[in-house]
Amino acid sequence: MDHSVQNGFLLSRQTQDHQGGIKVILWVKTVEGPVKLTIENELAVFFVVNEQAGAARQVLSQAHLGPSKTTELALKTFTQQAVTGFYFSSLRDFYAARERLRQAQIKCFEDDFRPDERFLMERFITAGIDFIGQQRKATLNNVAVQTTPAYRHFDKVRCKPNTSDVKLTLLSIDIECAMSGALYSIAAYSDTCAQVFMIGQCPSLQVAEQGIEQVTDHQLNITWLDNEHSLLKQFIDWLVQQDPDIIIGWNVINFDLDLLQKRCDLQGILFAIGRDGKAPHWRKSKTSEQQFIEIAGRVVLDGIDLLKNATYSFPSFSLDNVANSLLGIGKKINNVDDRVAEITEMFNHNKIALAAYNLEDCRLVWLIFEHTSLLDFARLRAQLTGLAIDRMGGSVAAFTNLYLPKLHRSGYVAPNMGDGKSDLISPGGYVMDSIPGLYENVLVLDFKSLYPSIIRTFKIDPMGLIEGLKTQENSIPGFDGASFSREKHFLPAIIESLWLERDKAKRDKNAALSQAIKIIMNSFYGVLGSTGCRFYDPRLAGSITKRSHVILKTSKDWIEQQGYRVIYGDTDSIFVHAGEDKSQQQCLALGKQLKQLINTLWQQELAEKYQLSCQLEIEFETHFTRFLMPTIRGHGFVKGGTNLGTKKRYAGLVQTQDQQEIIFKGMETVRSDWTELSKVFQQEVYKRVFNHQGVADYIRDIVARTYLGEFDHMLIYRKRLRRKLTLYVKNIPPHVKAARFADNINQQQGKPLKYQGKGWIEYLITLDGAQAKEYQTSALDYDFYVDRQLKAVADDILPFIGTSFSEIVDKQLGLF
DNA sequence: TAGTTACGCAAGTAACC
DNA sequence: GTTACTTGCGTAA
Repeated sequence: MDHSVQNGFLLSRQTQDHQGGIKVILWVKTVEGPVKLTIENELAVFFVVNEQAGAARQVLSQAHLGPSKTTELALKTFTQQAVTGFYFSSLRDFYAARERLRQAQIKCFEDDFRPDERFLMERFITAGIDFIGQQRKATLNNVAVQTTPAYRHFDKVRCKPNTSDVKLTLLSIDIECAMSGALYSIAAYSDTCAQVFMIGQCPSLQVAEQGIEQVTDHQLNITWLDNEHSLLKQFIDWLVQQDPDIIIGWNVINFDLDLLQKRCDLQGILFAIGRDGKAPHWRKSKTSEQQFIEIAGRVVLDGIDLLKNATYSFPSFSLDNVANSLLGIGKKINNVDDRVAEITEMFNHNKIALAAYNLEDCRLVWLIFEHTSLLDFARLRAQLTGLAIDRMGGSVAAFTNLYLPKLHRSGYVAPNMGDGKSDLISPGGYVMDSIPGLYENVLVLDFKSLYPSIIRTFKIDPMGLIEGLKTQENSIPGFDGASFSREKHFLPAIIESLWLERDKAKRDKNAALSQAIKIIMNSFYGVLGSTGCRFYDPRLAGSITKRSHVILKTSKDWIEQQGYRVIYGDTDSIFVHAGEDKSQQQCLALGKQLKQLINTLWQQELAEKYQLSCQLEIEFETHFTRFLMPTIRGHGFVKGGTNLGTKKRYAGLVQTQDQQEIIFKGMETVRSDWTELSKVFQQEVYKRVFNHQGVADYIRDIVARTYLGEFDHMLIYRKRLRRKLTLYVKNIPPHVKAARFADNINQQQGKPLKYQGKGWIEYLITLDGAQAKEYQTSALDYDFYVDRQLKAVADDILPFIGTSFSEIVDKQLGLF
């Protein structure tokens, strides 16, 4: 028996039915290597209100699904009904019983937690874990390889939460294959290896060395195999030897691993990459093509999913584009369109080049992970929320993990989905009508994490709402009849601890941690307003957003009472016009002064009105030395008229020492569906206007050169096809026309169809309408581009300096 | 293997002249 | 040819 406490990081969790009962299996990485932990004789449980418990027992006994025990508990529902726990010693019975009771219209509470989830959650175990247990005799993989790395296996395990900074080992993989799916090569890259498995013969030494030279910073090893069968076997053996904790890649689950599994099936090979020597377990999403993979003792992290999860956004998530944006490195292949053809060409004629290309993709993924601290982000997110490290999304699950065990300790079981039903709809953020204009000195003040700060200040909380309505005398008023307990709540404290950790992370310059915390804090409001959450109640979401409306409007009034004009505000921000003839110093001083004023007034207001300690905090964020609030397009600026300003679209100039930067929000420059020409043009025109320079010559020059065809490469539209091509029926927008046109040609030419599923299309506007970039036959419609891409952009700002696009360009035409 | 609402704009479509 | 309304997309927060 080994009774010393060991520490590790949770890689995966699982529940299995077994003869003796339910087993919870945890794979953990420790400093001494991978460990499998088995917890035996767990029970699956749900709850039924006592009034229905007898009926439930009867229904189940008739169906021979008798629970192994039922116990009346000191827990009650949100409707104050006491409940009985129904415990089952097999998952099968648990699910069957749940279904049977559903048919009998007996309501079960918390019947959607697996024992592994409940086991961890109730112990507050998220990712770092301390455990003791009884070690089984040394176990080897079932795979018939002598040197296969061992893992330790513990029974009779007990565990508790702790943090863990044990190192997790990564391996980046990528495959190359023919159109048919037949494999050409598999590459893998890490901090210690650069390996390619290639089907074929090793070319002459000189050629090989030449190729390798340009490949990588570490020693590339190419292993040559005769055929796909030996390629797969070699790769599997090698991977098991490497024994990585985490496999990373680009679309690696739904492409690389999926194809490897299929090729293994085809070749009659067991895809034995698990630490237990077994093949992965695959699950399919009910709603999409998405697949999920479970590999015993290992985790797969996809770079695309993880970046999206960390709120990175790119116009395209192709590896090429992301590597370029983040690292400034492109891929080695030239023609992205004929990727498959070029890969096949390399496979047939230059395998060294293919190996280099294959490995480079692995390396780019590796570098992206490094550059963005993606692994740190994933680890921290797991540690903070209890979500599995490879689980993407899951805001509702994260909230539930944090909230439910606390709720139980206060004597409540959680409501079911749909219980918070109400006809109320809760609004979102408040967006002010803007006052259009070309300004000097606009100050932006914004509330730091407004929604979380409202939750903290006004004690917005699911249980707090129940308790607050029970005894309303001293509770805090919300909206729509909501009332919140002053003492009984969890969410404010959960947010406070995250908030403090975030402040610390910022001080430590730990961007990954700070980002992980911010995402979690901000998701709480969304979760409470989502019908997909068991704690959903529109009074909760509404008490946050409607409070935010009051806060924003009141703050605006206070600023205006100081004699300053508020020209705009959105959700948590206020744009103040400081005045045209102000120095930088005067503006900074005013920003600071207003910030202090607002913060003080809110502290006073909340103390007096509600006896609450104010957690709201406004910050002075930006001083725009020049600022444009445009009018709504088509409602052009008229001097002296009642002009409607836009919302969510503006631009401003920030001057820092001797540098200046123009910030665009919502405008063409930051929209992926506008042409490159319109963006370059917008930025230059705005720069000139903001710097009081002339624009007429520049505009005429650009227009003239557009007609001359100098900018043809900058006239490409890029847009997402958000649905399947056949599902556009109500109207046919240009990008759909271009896609259909292109696929018609593909069909005629016997080429594979490119646009039937969801995806991206690049197209141009020609004299014959929209045409896909690769099948553009007609001449470009320059009139269209000048009118829709240049004129539209210019006329957002030119009226404010007393001119217009037509006025400038028509003069030029007049010359001819 | 379920975070939210608010908003602007281009272009299509239908109904009108 | 014009207008009113809808659809689709991408964005702000």
